[in-house]
Amino acid sequence: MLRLSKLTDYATVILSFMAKDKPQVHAAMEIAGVTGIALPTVSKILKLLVNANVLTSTRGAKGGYALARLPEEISIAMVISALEGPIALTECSISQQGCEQASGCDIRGSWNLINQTIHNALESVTLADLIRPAAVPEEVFIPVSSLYQ
Amino acid sequence: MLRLSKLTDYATVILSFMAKDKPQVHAAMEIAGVTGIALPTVSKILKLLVNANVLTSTRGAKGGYALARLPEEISIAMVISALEGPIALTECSISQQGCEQASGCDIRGSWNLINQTIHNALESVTLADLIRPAAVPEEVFIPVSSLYQ
DNA sequence: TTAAATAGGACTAGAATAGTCCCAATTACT
DNA sequence: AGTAATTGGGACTATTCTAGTCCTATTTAA
Repeated sequence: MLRLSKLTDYATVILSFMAKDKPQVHAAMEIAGVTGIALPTVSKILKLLVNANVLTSTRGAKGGYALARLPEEISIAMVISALEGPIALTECSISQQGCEQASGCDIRGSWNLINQTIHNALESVTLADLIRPAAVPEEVFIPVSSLYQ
Repeated sequence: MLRLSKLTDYATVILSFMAKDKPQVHAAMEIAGVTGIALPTVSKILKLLVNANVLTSTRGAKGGYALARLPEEISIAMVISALEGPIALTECSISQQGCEQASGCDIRGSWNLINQTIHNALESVTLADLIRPAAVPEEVFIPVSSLYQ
């Protein structure tokens, strides 16, 4: 289904809330209450986002989490890779140690192009875009095929 | 990891072989031999591709599988959805019956945009592109962010 | 009639995901 | 100093998904 994990989905909900809400620091419990996501799950996600430098954390009483940078500077690609590791559609795009398909597999270069395309698409959408009221355009223009000419 | 299933990966290898090779009809066993993928797995994939109208099949002795249309007319998006179902990154993009996130989830519209973007990217790459020797361009231009202005 | 194929589905084993829980470390407040 | 409120890091379990195999029925060429 070419899908993101549920955790990534949650992460966007959490980050959207944090980007929209004024106070800089939010405790995990607060976020759980607002979003309706179970606390242990929220904690897990927040920790992953800290490790990826999307969030900063403060420990101790009155501690919590805050965005590490402006919503405009947090891309969806960053969020996805924080939760799921590198963005790559196929195995062989990650580990370069040749696939077992002895013959016929010189399509790797093409996959790289597709990966690049999708990565760029995800890179170009930021958290700021997500919380903006969605004005869906009539047409989305992706001139990938033209690259082959 | 935002990854495709292994079966989809295999499917592209199989289809690439079929697109490159002259004879119109290939038996599953032949394809298994050439690609190095186990026969039962090849069969499974071929059946799925037939159901998605990417391939046509002929039963009986001397039967086999053939492309249902020209390589230029078979998009990667078709292949992916044949193997994995609809292309949609998030759950709520598929089933429209509102997610449980009571508050704060009006980012669905934005996800739809991202889905659309990626779908278009995958739609624009065809089987013909895959078998073409990959001339990877220096830059891939995706003007998604400009849509928000 | 037989052999070579696909059609369709059931089935199993393994891997990945989602989700929970525990305990250590840190910090604010009294 | 002590306590409560937090995050940090990991272990753990259950469930779901994926990969892969296999069986039987159907179709068709020779």
